[in-house]
Amino acid sequence: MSDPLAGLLARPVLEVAPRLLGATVTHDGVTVRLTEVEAYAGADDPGSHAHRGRTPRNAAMFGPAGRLYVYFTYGMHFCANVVTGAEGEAAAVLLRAGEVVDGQERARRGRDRLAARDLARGPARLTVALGLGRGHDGLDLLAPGAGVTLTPPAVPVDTTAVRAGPRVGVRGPGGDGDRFPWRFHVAGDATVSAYRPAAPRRRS
DNA sequence: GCGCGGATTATC
DNA sequence: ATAATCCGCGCC
Repeated sequence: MSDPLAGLLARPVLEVAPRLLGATVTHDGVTVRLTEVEAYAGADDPGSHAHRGRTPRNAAMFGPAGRLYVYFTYGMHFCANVVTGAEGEAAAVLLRAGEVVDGQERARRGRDRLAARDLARGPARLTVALGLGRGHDGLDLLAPGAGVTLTPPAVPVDTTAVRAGPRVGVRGPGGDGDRFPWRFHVAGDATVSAYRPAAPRRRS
């Protein structure tokens, strides 16, 4: 693999995720610099969509590194991941937040009430800002002309500025930050999403 | 088929 | 704190 991006994405997800901080993603005239990501491993990770095996929805996770896994949730939101590791492993990095560094007008997409720093602050907002959706699920980022470009940082984010903690919105054991401190973000960056612990299930 | 609940967000 | 709003997936 002469492609350095392919080489990076083929590494274990816990190595790839923090190294995507500071990377840029470009699509549809918008560029976002990633400030927050989460690692999801395969079948052994109780917080992962792949935990219960392959289904039509999560099929992209089981593909080779460099594919996009875009899923629909809560009846109204899309979130985007980059698949990592070996084919069949089903590991991926959720793109949770970033700073819009180019195409800010475009990234707004009619969301008049959002501050500029909030346009890609949160996984569903980030996906909207970039103009990604259902049709991008399974897209191969490594293919020429993919239309979505992922560029690792020229200079990695200083390791002393990287924070790790529990994954947001994950219930049950997968949300245990002691076992799975797999959310990575750039300390002090205003575009990192507000941390919200997974809400306890409402009783009826 | 039925029913649950979700890797979220905007708003009360 | 909670509604919004589809639909995937497990189970009958």
